Amino acid sequence: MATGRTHRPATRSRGIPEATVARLPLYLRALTALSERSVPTVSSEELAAAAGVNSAKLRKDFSYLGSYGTRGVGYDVEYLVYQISRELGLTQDWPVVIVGIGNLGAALAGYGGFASRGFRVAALIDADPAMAGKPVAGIPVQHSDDLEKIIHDDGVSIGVIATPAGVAQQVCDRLVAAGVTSILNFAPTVLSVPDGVDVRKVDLSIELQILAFHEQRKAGEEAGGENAPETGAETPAAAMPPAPRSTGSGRKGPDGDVPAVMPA
Amino acid sequence: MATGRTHRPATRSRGIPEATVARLPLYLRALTALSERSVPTVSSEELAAAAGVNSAKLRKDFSYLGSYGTRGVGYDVEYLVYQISRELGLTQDWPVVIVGIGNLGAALAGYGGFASRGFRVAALIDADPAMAGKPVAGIPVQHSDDLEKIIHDDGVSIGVIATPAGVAQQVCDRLVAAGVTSILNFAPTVLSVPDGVDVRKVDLSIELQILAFHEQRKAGEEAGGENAPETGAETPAAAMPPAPRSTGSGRKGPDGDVPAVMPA
DNA sequence: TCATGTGAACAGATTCACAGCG
DNA sequence: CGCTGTGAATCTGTTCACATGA
Repeated sequence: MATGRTHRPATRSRGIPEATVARLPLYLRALTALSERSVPTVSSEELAAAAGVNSAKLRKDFSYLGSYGTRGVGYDVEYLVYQISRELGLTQDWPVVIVGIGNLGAALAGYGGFASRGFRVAALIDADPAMAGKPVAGIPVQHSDDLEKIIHDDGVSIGVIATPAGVAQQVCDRLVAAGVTSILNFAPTVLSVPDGVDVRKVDLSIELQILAFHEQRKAGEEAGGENAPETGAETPAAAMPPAPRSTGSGRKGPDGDVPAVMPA
Repeated sequence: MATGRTHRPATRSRGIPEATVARLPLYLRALTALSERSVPTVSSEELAAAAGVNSAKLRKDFSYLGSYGTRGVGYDVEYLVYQISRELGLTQDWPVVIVGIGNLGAALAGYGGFASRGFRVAALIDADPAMAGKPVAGIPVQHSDDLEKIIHDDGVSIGVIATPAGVAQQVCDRLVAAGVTSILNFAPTVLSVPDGVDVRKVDLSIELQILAFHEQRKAGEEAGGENAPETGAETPAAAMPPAPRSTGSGRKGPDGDVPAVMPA
């Protein structure tokens, strides 16, 4: 944010909505599958089904890229694959470093989807000297002392952080200082970065908690018959902690079962 | 769906916006950290900074939960931790099964964030008989033949799919048939599920592609400013696919096999 | 006085529905 | 005619700014 984003209303301007960008990889995957089966064309309806979205949304998304379809027919699969790939910047090769080669880092290193489209694991980096030289997924791990040199030499602009949360910010700082401008963060921490650096995060724990929320709601609903329970049944839970009432003497602190704390 | 009401009328209904739900785990994490440091209260400003959002958004989010703050003071940390935990359903225990114990599945099994908050790995399941009985992260792997029994016996409602893409849909179908109603999918596939089942996906490849898009845009911007590729003919890189010409031989016939369209 | 809580303005994304073109 | 492409309507989410109440 806060970039010189004043006017950009031109014709086919570069202003593709973020939500659309996030779906392009989905379309690309579906198209690639069709391409492998030598399917020549698809309709928005078919492609949308394969990508798990509705067709109006898909057409709107494509309309931001340009008019790449043929009315009455559909989209040429190969052509669309190319256009989306180009739009996403996948016609070039992106060297990526993975920092933190624990269980997760190792799994990421071996992940097939990495190599598949334009991404190449340029280096695996870990702070543990004992790891240095050990090959993981066929790639030797390098010590983090060499992080800056590696990034510089290979022209790496995308970094993946798979370290413990406690060191993620400093790893991030070093990556950024060395020239990385896009970071994929697997550590359960909020990273702060300067303007111009993009961070995306992947957090298992957050995803599970979101699922739990909906799961809980389902459980609560099944008791009501069918109408939405509106203001109904609240605080079904057990040990109820005190409200922040300061009425009377100080501490309300009934610890009870405060959830476990987070890991490093 | 099925929620007929078009109007969300009165006071404080159970309708917490999805975007808010997705941020609650973030707040909870920040609050937990404060709690560990025995910080008694936080202002929306401070907490927002710790969670990486702006304070207006945070206050609005909290307002959907109720009025848990104290004007002129801020929020009681312990109290908020409890309220958010409860809202997310983390005051109860959620048994989770992980299906597909490859590199990724194993990494997930060992992930600390799992056990920390309300989630318990009830079982690790893999289709490979050679894996059966082998302990991973201290938990013995069970064969997928027993999937239904495990889910039923332990009352599992959340499943994690970490299998190859090719079998993800059938694993999903079995999970759902056995009673799972929330799925976290790490396989790079679109899963189709019946109504009432929630799916969230985590896809490394998609995240990287989104980063690549922005990365490319940065690169294009720093050179010459205006970069309008217009018609495809830009980077001569590699095979340039043909435009959707249907010249001669017309028939791209709608015959043959229908693409991967799956049934609703 | 101070920071929360919230109506109202704004911005962004999705859906509708149909014009337009092959 | 069928399907794309797109304005307009709608819905969802964010930001503003200030009344409210401890």
